[in-house]
Amino acid sequence: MKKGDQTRSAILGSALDIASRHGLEGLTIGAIAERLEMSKSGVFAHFGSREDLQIAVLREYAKRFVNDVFFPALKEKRGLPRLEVMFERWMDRVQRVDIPNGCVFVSGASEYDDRPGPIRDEMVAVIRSWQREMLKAANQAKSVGHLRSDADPEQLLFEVYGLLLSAHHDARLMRDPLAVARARRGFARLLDSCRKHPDADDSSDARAVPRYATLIPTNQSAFS
Amino acid sequence: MKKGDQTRSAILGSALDIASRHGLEGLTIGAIAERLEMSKSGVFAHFGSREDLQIAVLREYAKRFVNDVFFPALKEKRGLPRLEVMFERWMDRVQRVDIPNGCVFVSGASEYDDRPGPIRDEMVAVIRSWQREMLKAANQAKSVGHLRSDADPEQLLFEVYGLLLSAHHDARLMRDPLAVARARRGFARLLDSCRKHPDADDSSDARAVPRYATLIPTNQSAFS
DNA sequence: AGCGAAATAGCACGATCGTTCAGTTAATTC
DNA sequence: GAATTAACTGAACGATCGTGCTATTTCGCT
Repeated sequence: MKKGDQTRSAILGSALDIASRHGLEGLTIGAIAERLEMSKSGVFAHFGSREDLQIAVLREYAKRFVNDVFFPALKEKRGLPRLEVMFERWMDRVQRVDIPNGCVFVSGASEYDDRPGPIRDEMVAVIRSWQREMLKAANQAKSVGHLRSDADPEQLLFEVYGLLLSAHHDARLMRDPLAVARARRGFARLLDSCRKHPDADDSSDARAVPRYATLIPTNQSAFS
Repeated sequence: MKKGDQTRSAILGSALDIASRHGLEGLTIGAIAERLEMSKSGVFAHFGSREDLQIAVLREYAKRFVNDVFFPALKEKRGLPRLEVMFERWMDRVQRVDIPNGCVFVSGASEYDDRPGPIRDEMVAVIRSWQREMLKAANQAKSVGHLRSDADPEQLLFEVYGLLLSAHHDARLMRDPLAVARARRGFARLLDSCRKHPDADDSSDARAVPRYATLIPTNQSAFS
């Protein structure tokens, strides 16, 4: 590997760190230079502009996110197991509060929701991309027969993402140690509400009887 | 009202507008001055520092939030009706995408989750305050008999907040017009999952049969 | 080893930030 | 209406931002 490439990836590494703490908008060329003990212009030269740097960081973050959350889930068999692993890997990232790294997707959502431009476009595209991935998994769970035929995968993902966001909020801002457990509980309840049970006839009675994880007194994680 | 007081509230008004668009951290004294056509130092003089201004803005935002979301709900009778109105008033705020005003609590959550200091403390305190208010409403819904005796109000609020965050995300960043409808659907399903039904015996069978809003093919709001 | 290219440093620029302070205008009080 | 106080202006400061330009160092290849 050429020298330029390895400093470039070192820059990306530091930039990812900073962006996780202060958001993409809080990412600064000077801060990267200081951390890497090199000049601002030295850092700058590797990307044509700050915006290009931010987009590169966003892409790199997305790449690692997919590698970390989605790829491992592909080893699981199609359907609910895969979906559950995805969620669980995701929660693992939220749980690491000690090393303060907020999710770039979460901070970026409020940084760019009113700020049009290339970064916002890239952010939307990147989020869409792994949302499609999750949607595919949810649809598989349906076609494989793990979920009822009348389940709505998009609605499911909407609510799952809500659990993630709420956990992120409570764990990181409110420092609530129960946040992750609550998200897991909600996830379990959510799945149960659209799971097809072997003893229930799916087609004849759409209002069959599932079990509520909410009602099971859990003081422990659903995936302990 | 003295002259100073009315410019002060004019400053707060502009500041609220800006903070809604660019977050509390994106709030700038120069921007306020420009919008009000007065000098930076003139704006500055009304608050001892930028930080004090930010805190004042946060308090004012919280005040309006409570007036807008919680106070009207107190006219409803205790229990689920009150909780439902709270949620509905809240969703109304999310829905107004045309005038770009993101929620300060949402943007602030990722701005300050890794940034200790007075603003973060105030933000946590303010959020705690209306969370307590909602928790009270949920507890009333339980004691009044609208919710099952084994329902977990804190878990309920955690998931409701998730729906709000997800709606905020999808409506504002992703520009998904279905976002609010999805949140309403999730809310209805959530309530149904812990609602006490008149025909079901609450104590004898914790796994009684509720109805799932998820399964009702809604192309319309649950509170149309 | 030496040469060309790539990588990095150093410096300066205009802008904008929060903040200070002396001076001026405006509002309030008597 | 004059005196007093409150409100506001304007200029300046030091910091930091992204960026452009020109040296200088370092790498990679023959």
